Amino acid sequence: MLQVQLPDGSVKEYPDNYTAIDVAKTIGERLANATLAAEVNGNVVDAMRPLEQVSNLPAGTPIPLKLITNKDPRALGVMRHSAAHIMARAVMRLYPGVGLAFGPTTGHGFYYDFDLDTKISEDDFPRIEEEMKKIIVDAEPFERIQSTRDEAIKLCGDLNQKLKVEHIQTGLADHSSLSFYRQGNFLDLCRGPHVPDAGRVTAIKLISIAGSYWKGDANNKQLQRLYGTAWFSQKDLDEYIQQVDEAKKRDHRVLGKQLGLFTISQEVGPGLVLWLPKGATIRATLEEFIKKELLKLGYTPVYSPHIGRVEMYETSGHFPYYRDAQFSPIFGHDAGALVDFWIRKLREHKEGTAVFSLDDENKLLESAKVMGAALTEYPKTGSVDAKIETLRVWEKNQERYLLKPMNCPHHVQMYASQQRSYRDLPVKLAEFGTVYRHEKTGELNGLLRVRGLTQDDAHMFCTPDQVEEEFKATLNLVKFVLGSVGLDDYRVQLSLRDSKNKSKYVGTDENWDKAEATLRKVLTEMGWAFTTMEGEAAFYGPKTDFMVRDCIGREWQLGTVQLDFNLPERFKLEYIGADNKPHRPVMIHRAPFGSMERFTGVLIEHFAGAFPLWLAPEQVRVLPISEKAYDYAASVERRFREAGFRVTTDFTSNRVNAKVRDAQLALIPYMLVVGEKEAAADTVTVRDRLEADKQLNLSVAEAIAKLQEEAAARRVRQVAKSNFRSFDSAGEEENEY
RNA sequence: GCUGCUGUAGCUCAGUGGUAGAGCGCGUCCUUGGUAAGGACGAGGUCCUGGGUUCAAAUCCCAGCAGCAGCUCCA
Repeated sequence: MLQVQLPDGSVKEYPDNYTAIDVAKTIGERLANATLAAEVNGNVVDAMRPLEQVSNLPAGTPIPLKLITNKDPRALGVMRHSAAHIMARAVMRLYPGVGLAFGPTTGHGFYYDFDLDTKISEDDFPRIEEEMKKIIVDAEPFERIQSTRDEAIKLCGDLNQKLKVEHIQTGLADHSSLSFYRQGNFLDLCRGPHVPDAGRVTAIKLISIAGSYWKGDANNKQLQRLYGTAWFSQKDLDEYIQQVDEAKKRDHRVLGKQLGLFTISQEVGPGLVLWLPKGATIRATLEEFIKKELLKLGYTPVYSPHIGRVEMYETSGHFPYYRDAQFSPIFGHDAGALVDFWIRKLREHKEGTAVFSLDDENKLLESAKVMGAALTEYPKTGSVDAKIETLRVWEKNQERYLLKPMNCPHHVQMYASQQRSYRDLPVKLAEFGTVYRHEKTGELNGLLRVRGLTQDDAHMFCTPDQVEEEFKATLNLVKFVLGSVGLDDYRVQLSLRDSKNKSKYVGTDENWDKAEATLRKVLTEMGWAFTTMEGEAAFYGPKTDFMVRDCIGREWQLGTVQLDFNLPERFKLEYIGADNKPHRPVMIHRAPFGSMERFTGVLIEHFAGAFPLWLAPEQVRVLPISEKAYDYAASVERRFREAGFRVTTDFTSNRVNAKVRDAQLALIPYMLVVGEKEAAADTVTVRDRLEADKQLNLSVAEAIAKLQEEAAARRVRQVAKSNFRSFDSAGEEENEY
């Protein structure tokens, strides 16, 4: 007999081969029908497998069991995973030769990656959905099959599933036993769990098709990823679709256009933001705000140019590490680009990654001559190294500039411009530094991913003793800055080096270990919740990143605080210590907003365009009732402007109803309605955008005082909550198998 | 960069192998009104760019550019 402990604590006995469903049946048929999975000893498992098998407890121990019905959010994940199998089965029925890759669930649904020559398009969705519905109607059970590695490889090989075979041999190399799930004649390598049968999957919809790479590596084969979503009822599904539509309305690109905040012109170039007056006002207000905070914290403002010599970025490492993502260097000599290309070819030739023939070499020599670079020293018969060296010498005598991709090297030069004593440290150099990066076309996204961006950047040069304290103070600054705009749904991430691929980073293991340990210590001491991500560090050091989500749930990095032992080393920075000897400072790179572009973009979505009074580009609009009140309206506008407000007056010939509507839709925090009554008493009727029914008749002076108080306090009275945003990645599965 | 989709008026979008459409916005006039749209008239378009097919292309095909979604990347 089997002993089972139910959630109420009671222990009951059942026959040995009983499943969770069987147990449910003893309680009631309806419960059994609603049971989709089971929680056994804390793990979510199949409800249709014998409890003995799914519990890893010693025989004779009572098995703790909780039935998971469709009321339990975890059931949604299990069901979506089953839906992914059903979709894969449907696709295999419709298309011959489908290779299966991964098919996990996501926070909003599921996807499956297919290796398939025929291109699936959205027009095919109805067919696939039809096929899925047939499978659901047939309601065949999901059945788990356990196998050894060798059996699994043979089974996948027999099914001609090459990717699965490869995955078992590589990614699952340490699994001695593997599980499959069979659903009718469809068999897939899968760790489960699944719902008892296909009929339990109720409301499904295919969402989109897109490319993906096998195992997430762009060098690998490109697959077709089919996204879908599944819910327990058509009503839930409809609600979800509606939420997505709602969420899209607050997209910063949509609102940015609607509210006239910014524009991106093809003529100027993709990813290059044109801040229109209203957007620029928001940005300027944010900049002013943080400038004041920085002064309080002992930062000093600096300015640096938009370009710098390539050699400097070679020293820092930015140029070699990110060349692909940078705008091409600016060469002072016509032959500069040619010699640059030449050196790269020679290097590739040396590494054996490209062929560089004698003929090519002669052509380049000729071309260089035509361009005015004689290169008489070029050792045509010399070694590759000698050739590279000769070209490098020539290159270094020319001017080569880089559009700056980062501010750090400039600030480093400022630090190095004078001798520093330990008494001077920390030195905190702050600048709204505009940098340029040639992001790949597919990555650009409104204000969130651009090619020209302004960081609210600063670099702190500390003694090793100061690092922890300064790091903590900076983290608190970021928290304060985010809090002042009501942003509280962010995630703190400790971004570490990829321990398996250290070639992506500069510096010694010792420095890295020290830096990573410091960050971990600081975060732990502060008592903040944080997640750790390997491989997310900057090439020069680990960092603490503040991650937020956009209107459709994508995560973006905003603020960042980074610890760096390496650039001071590479630039040989020093300060004179109390021992009268030179020491190496430590750098902290930090940007609380991250970039003004991305921060503003996130902020637009955060407020759904309805900015609090202190940030609103148009804070107040005066609405004269009729022409008779025009003169008075003008005087009210003038007095508000003189009091420091961004104010306009609606002099259109519309009726006041229309003026109110326009102002309301323009998301202006306060309207001041003025007519003959107000003019006679020198008052205004204040209409609050958020509380239109609570209107106040105040004297102009009172109204100014009231609004000044609200703006000065930087009060955030409303943050546009999004249902959609509450979805998180908690329901997502790893691509384990 | 890769895969797929999209590109028509200032905006949102309909549309057809045969002379270009709506709503909103904009302009003018009438209306001078008390809290989410007063009325009339009017202007406005290289239908993304370049090729091709065709008697005829904004429509079909190809290439490019740009945007969107996903992947990859992100100092």
